[in-house]
Amino acid sequence: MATDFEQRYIKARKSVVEADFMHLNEMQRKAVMTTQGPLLLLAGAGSGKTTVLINRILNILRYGSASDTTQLPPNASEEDIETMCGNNTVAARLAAAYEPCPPWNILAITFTNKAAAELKSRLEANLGAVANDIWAQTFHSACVRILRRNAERIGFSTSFTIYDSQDSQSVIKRIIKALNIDEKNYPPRMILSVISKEKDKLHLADHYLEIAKQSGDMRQTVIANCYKAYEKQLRDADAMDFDDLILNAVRLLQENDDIRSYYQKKFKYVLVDEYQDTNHLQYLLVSLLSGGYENICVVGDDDQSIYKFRGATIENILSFENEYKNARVIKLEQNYRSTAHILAAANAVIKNNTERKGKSLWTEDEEGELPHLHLAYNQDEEAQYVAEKILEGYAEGMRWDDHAVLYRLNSQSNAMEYAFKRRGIPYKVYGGMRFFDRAEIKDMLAYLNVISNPQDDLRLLRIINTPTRGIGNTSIEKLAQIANEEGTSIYDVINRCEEYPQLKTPSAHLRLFIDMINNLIEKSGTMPVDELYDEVVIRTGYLKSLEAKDTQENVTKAENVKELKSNILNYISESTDTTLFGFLDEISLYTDLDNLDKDADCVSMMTIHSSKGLEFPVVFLVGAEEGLFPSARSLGSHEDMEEERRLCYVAISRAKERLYISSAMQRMLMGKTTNNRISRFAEEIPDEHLKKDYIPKGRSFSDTSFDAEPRRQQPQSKFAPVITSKTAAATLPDFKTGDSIMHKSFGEGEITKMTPMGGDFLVEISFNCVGTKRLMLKAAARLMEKL
DNA sequence: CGCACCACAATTTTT
DNA sequence: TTGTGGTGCG
Repeated sequence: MATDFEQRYIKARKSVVEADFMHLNEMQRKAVMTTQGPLLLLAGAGSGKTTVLINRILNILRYGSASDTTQLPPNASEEDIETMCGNNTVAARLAAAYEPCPPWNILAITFTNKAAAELKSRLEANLGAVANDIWAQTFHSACVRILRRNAERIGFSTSFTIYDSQDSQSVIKRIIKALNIDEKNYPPRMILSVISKEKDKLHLADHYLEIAKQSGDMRQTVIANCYKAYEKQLRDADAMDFDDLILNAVRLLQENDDIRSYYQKKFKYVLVDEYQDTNHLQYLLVSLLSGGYENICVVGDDDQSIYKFRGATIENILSFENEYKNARVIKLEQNYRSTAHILAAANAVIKNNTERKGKSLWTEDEEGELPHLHLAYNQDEEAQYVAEKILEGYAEGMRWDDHAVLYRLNSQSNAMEYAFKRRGIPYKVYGGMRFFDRAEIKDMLAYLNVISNPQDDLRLLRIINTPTRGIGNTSIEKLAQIANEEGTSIYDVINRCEEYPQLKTPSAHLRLFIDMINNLIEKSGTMPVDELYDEVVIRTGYLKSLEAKDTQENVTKAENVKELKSNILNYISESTDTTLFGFLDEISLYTDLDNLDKDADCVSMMTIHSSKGLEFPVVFLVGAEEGLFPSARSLGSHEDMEEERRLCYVAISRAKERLYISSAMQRMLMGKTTNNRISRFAEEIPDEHLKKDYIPKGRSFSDTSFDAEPRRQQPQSKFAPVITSKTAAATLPDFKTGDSIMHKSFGEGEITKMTPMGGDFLVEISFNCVGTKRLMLKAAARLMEKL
């Protein structure tokens, strides 16, 4: 039973902390001040989740457990209470702090580099250099950091190599060939996915092989043998794939009491972002790392769990309260992103799911515009509709990058791109080939990897004959065979190639190659990474071979090779660890999704999946059709359907001001034309929150099955017909450079420049009041007249 | 060894 | 419809 003094002390202390977080709403503040023990934070879309995470960390750093404990300092006095209630805020804060936490005892885990970088930079903005001591990292980079110290305990060197998914795939393909397995029945992708699932269950290859044998299932046994070979090859190469990073970190912690207790003592506070995306292994990792103090805060939104297919289990979030009996739960439901109508639409859709914690977003924001539903005849008309709306928005003064087009399948971008190109709308498609996936970049990184770890057969094989240096397939097969028989690496065999009579023919070429590699290895000991890279580019003859043929493709490749240099320089300037190891670590966990945002003013096009976490003033959700979204594969399964619905919820909740949903009655997919009904998700939005934009004559929304019409017959649309280059020229409004004009929104101005662009003109108008604006002529003309 | 041609498959994706 | 990967020829 707390004494009166204790109660007053605790209350006074709490209000000191509280005063620091008055800029937050009540629930956010509650989350920030709940620092002790397990906490499940259900944070809806746009509810200020990252802000809460940051402020929670600030609270922990400044005040320790002050806002959430009944413990008093041993020397607590009446004077302290006076100080805390007094006007001297500095003194009050000092008195309130109770075991403030050093930054290096805090671990904040995210999924993506981007999220980690955002966390870091916002913490740095608040704290300065101190922020660098907080472990704000991705799951994978945190594991690498732990493994780099301790990998020897589980049979790897501390300088192990990291394989990306492409590397894993190459390894599996080689194994399929070596084991003489039929690739048709056992696609590499499938095998890798089984291996990944087994790793998620903490099953190593031997364990799985046993399970497979006992089940008597031939297929499983075949896959298990692949797993076994895969595991061996990676171990021989001193390599870990992405799953291994987590798996091995978990095993390391489970099997070594000293290491586990070191980290459990170290991490007094653990925070996990996007908890709904975690898999079983990640759950284990988090519970191991936080196992000391159990001050674990997980943040997530069960309604935004959309990665089941890659192992995420919503179970982690749903059963958090069972795992931690004393867990507290706080919901953040106030939304600061979208207008009321858009939120209502999102809520209306998601409430049809049964497997959820139950949350309902609300806003103090105004109603805003009604979301629109447009029914198009086919994907081209749909694209045209989207383009029109974007041009309207642009003419109103919005930027291109205020707009985003979201779709279920990457292949849907084609029709959009075509329409955008034709109208000169600048756009960027996300999710295509990435910089670090390009062959030339992979080649250069393979060289660096071999220099850093010559035992890495996979990377060595990648570059042994790239550029061609007279080491053909036959020689490579022989090398691999010898290495396999002797249980050594290919690098070792080449080093002693003169000893083998069967390598007599290529031995001169092999010697030249291995001397070059050895020379580079030697240099890597003393040379800074950037200079070493220059050496690699020259000495390997890679750049020379690109310059030998003057094609556009090769010019681009050469540019990319040079671009990688600027990445290295950038790394050196930002990092303390400027060794080759350090750089390779960073790069192997890096995707260039991170620098998307700072790109030029462009409309964004991406899948709904990749839009998670982003927001745009105007969102187009295209392809809202049964069979496409929800996808045909989800139709049979309740569980999958709910995941699709969550996906829809994610899409809708990206929109801040305007939401356009569209549906094509006829769509070409994979070369076949299909007729689809409007997506059930669109139907789930009640009429008071959805403006049905366009209903073709004689057809209702509920009956959209209709006889396919030839697409040349244009529907009686209120929108412009498909614009071919000819009609475009004919219908161009009559404006020219030098014209004085009056614009509805921007007032008077003069046209200073006109640039033809995809059947339209980009006009530059110098307005008297609002400065110079660049508009697309056709869209702007409606709001303009000549003076 | 490099290129051309044909067969074939084809959610969603971070690290 | 599109992209990729494997095969066969010059």
